[in-house]
Amino acid sequence: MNIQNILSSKVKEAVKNIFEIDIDVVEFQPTRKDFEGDITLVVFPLLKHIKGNPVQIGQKLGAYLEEHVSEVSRFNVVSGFLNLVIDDSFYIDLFYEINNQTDFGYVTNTANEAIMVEYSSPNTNKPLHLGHIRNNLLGYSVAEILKASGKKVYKTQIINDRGIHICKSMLAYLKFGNGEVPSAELKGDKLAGNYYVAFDKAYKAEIEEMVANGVDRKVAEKEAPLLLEAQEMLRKWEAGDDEVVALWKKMNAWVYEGFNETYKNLGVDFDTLYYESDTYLLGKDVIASGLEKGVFYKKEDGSVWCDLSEDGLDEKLVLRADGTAVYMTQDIGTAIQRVKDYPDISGMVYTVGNEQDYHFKVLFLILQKLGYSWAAHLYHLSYGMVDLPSGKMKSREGTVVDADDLMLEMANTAEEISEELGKLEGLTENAKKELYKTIGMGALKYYILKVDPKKRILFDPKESIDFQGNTGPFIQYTYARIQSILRKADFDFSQQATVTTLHEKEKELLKQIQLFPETIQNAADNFSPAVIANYTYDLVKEFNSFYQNVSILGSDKESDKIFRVQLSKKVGEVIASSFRLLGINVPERM
RNA sequence: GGUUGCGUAGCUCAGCUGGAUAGAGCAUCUGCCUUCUAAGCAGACGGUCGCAGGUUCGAAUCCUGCCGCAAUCACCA
Repeated sequence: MNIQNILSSKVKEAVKNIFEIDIDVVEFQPTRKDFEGDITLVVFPLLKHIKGNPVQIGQKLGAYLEEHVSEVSRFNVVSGFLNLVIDDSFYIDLFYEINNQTDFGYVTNTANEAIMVEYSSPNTNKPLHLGHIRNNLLGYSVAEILKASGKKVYKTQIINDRGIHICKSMLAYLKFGNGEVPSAELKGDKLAGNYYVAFDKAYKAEIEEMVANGVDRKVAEKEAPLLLEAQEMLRKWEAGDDEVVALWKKMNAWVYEGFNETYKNLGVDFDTLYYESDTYLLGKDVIASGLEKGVFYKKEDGSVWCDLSEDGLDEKLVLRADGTAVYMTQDIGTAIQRVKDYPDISGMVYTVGNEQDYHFKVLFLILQKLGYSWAAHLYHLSYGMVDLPSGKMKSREGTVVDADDLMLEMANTAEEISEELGKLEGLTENAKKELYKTIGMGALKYYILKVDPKKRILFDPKESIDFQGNTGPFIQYTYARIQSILRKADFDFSQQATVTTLHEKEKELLKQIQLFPETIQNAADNFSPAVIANYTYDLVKEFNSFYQNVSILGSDKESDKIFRVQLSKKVGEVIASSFRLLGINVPERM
């Protein structure tokens, strides 16, 4: 039982008994550290209903609560704040209430409704980079958080496996590839990416040559032979040309193999996949029915538009005059297709960078206008770009932080630090390697996820990601310390301990643990892993303070010893639970 | 130019559904390993919460205007 709920009804009762007034909301906040108390009633809002001095009102309410609520042991009033001291026994009872819950804080799925979470959705012409890492970590984590909040979740991605950019890689491979195949040194996605860069280089050279020969630059950019050839290749692909399709299949297969390795190392997964080559023609039939409903209108040239000016936006093209689809058409069709495929979908989350804010605003509006019930529950999980000190990452120009490289570097840094500290005696080489990955990925993932998604991240490769302070490894370290205590606790601590009073640090820890369930809901409501990350950091800081200031295994009293081990174990479980929501593993030692 | 987002300590970030003297980490400086893992703990230093108005008992938080940064405003994806 939440202390706030108990107090809330008691305060209402007090106000009714003392002042003969009914109030419906009572405002609480945690008591600031500088004052004595655990929870604070803010008196000011009551002044609207009760006339008088806030201090006197606080005194009266405090006295009433002290007398009538067993959990309240003392109180004090500072200006308009009524600070209540909650009895230790409440927190002890609370602890034993949750101590045996296995997934404390998680809500088991009961609803029939599901949410589809889309993330990653890469192009297949280049490898994944740091920007994709942010996308993947966010999408995966939000999916896990939604699950823990009681939702059924489908994780998906739409793989952008067709289009002019793919043809550019293919064409460059045909021209310069000499039959190269992926190898242990060169993953398939890297191979494809190299030819994408090669295309761009050759294409630019052609432009320069044309310009040197007197061709206007704009014209040259549109008419360079390589570009025309790539466009021709795209036409052939759409016509189903055997050779082009065969090459396309071969190269994409290489890329998928490379992606899968990256995903595996990142620790993300998907329940279902969509391919743009299957969906790029979807949506046209919906345009027709939208025309009938009057959601869309046709211009003289035959193009179809949606007028969103009443919603503060512009007119948006949804079908070209020649009847071909645009990006928006596809996205409308794909959304509808997904609900056909998974009829229990009641909402969707799109993890896509903030450069597409406008696109999704329009997409969601159009789907609503088309009258789909699930359209009211669409969310664009928009996140800020990851920029380098030198500016934007550009695949074509090779100024990217490669995902595989970065993950490797993180593990290497973890190894260096670990060896310097030298605490890993007795571990096998394999176990050590696993551990370095766990720590390195913990640092990387936490570094990215602790930041509010909508803020842009400036990543400086020269300033390596921290392993101290508010970081993943700090939290992992605390978990490892707890496990060490549990290994050393060679006595039976399975039974309830007979403690009646708490150390101040124990009480603070219990207050923080109590917040976990509502933190998960909060994170789910806001689609924000950062909420989980910050909660976990607060919990861990509190635990370390406890650990350093209170003896656990060396407690004088047996009951204290048992309770403290149990409490430590529970903190470890909550750390593991919340890190699971962030997709971060926790080590037994480090 | 229109729209949207961001602007908090030297740096990286919390706090933003209005509440007490604005919190952490990094960096700098002091202490603490014969005691459960010092990737830690305890403390010091550091802020006109971009600027100016407004709303109210109370504003970093809400509203308006301005400044700065970013994205977007394609019959590209």
